[in-house]
Amino acid sequence: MRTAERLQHIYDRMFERFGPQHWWPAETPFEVMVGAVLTQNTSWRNVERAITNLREVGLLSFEAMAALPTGLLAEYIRPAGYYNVKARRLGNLLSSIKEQHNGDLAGYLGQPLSALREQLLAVKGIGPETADSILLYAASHPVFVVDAYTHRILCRHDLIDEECGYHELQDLFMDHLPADTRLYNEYHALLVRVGSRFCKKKGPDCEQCPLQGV
DNA sequence: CACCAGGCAAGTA
DNA sequence: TACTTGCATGGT
Repeated sequence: MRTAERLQHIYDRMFERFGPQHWWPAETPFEVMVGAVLTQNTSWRNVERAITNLREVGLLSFEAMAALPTGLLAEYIRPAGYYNVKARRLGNLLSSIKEQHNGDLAGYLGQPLSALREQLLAVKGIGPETADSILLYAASHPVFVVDAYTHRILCRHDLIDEECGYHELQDLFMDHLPADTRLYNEYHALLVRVGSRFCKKKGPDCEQCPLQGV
């Protein structure tokens, strides 16, 4: 079967089983950006605790968070793990928005895709997945987000090999699927849902995985 | 107890 | 350039 058909088939099987995932789980684009940094190598459950802390003290806005010392921010996001690193990374992102667009978040996110991606990747602490998550889920650009589950699932179904890099894997999707923000949104969310349940590092319990035999 | 989670940058040779 | 290590909480 051709690659395009297989990728579409995988999507269909996941969607039949689980339906729309309603990603990104956030109220505002700013909250998406914060969550994207906090969830780096971290379970979403722990990120939720950190987000809740921030919401309770009214820090889920660019202006409020930008006015906060890094050390104090670190305390609020503690449950998300790597809290010192992540507080610095969030600070770097906020600084970039200040410098590039004078604190105009809508203007920052409203840039053309390539310019925004370049600026995000220039921030220390924002790599390809975090940048693409923000591009897709905060700025609604048709960019496919690749993560560890994407890599693992496609490996186990022999669509790629182990040493396949981020962009190579991203291009596999983007070269064979229409450039559709809604599709990419749902596809990535479903891969995370299925991966976290049926494609873990160790005990792959492929028994009830919707991708049996794709 | 060991292992994992919606990564990334810095250090080492 | 190609590997390795640090970062850290909370669930299974």
